[in-house]
Amino acid sequence: MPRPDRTSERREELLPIVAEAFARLGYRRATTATLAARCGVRENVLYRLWPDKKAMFLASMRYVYDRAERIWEERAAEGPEGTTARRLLEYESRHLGEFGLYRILFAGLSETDDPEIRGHLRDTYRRFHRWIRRRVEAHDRLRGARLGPEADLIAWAVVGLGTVANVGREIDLFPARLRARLIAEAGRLLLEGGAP
Amino acid sequence: MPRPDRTSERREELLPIVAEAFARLGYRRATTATLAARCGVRENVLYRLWPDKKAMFLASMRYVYDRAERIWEERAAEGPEGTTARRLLEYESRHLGEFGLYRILFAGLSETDDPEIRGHLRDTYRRFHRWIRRRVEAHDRLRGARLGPEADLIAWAVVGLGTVANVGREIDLFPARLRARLIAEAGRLLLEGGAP
DNA sequence: GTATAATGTAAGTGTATGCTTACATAAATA
DNA sequence: TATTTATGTAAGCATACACTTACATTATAC
Repeated sequence: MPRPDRTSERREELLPIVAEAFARLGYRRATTATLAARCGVRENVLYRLWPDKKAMFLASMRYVYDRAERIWEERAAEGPEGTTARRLLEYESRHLGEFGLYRILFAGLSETDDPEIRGHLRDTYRRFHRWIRRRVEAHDRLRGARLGPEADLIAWAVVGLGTVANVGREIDLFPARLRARLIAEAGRLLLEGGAP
Repeated sequence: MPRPDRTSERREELLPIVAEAFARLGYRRATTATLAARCGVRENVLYRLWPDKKAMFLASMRYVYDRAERIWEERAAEGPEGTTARRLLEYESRHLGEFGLYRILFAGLSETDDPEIRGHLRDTYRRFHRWIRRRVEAHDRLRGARLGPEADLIAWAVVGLGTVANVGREIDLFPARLRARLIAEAGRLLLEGGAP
């Protein structure tokens, strides 16, 4: 007799908007009032979908990472496996940070005192790292043995490269052109290792 | 007839404590109440030394960076110039983040909507980069021409390396041992470029 | 000693914000 | 149509926090 429960559909509708707000404003500045306003609803509507603001943020983090990974997977599938790492560097050098992943991660990094946020952040970074490492390993397999540090370390260094590139974009550290070269050239150096 | 003005001395006394609080707690969690409590004074005492909380934060950022650079300079002076870059990587791999530099920078990254904080952040990162670039160039001079990307890009990649290493420390991404190897080995790879 | 300004103490103020409550309305089934 | 529950609206609450005000106390120069 009652109306059907559309809670989960509603969550899926609003999550992209909420995530966008967190990415753009950071955790603190994205107040529940602004989140609701951007969604075109009242605050209590959000509170019917998630228990509290933190849950909204954690859901946003997962959503943004999943979306980014999905895009990378699509790009990866567009060519032969061994060249994936190089093609992705190329792609990122042009579309860096479009999906708000780093912005959300940065926002989370200011809330590391909260064990739950901290934990989710750790999980996300680990997934990120694992994904990159797999590409580096595939690259190595094609190229033969690696001379420099193993794929694990290289993958972390690539994460660092992406991070500094995004920090740079965030605070206008360097022009877009240099940012693209940074990812492409330094990334290639890391990938190719000590080989000539 | 009045008492002598000890304002600037007092600032120098309290700034390290304030900076430590910002580094440890981040911008938002470091409330003016806790800042004052840690300094062993009342809030209005701090407000007599700085116009507002933001000024306290910016002063802290400058203080922490200056201190970190001073330490690096000391370490750099301890050996021949050409080996500085390598020795500093070695040093950082062991003492990473001890001075709270990255923590303050992360805290600032969540406040990038404020143009003043943003500007100071940019300045600090640029000083950081310039300092590293000089070491990379000195290293290159000793070693002969560079085969890979130029020193400018390499220096940014090294900043990224330090960043990811500090993120890792912040949220327990990997054990200290791997962190040290990350800095030492990936750093070395970046420094040596495509050379064998 | 006394005038003067710096320093310390204590309490308060206005506002922002996470979250809740009370109530009206809408839609679906029986 | 009647009943039941989801959905929307509006207002409010409690707290935290940046910042201020009022006043007592101290140390210095004369």
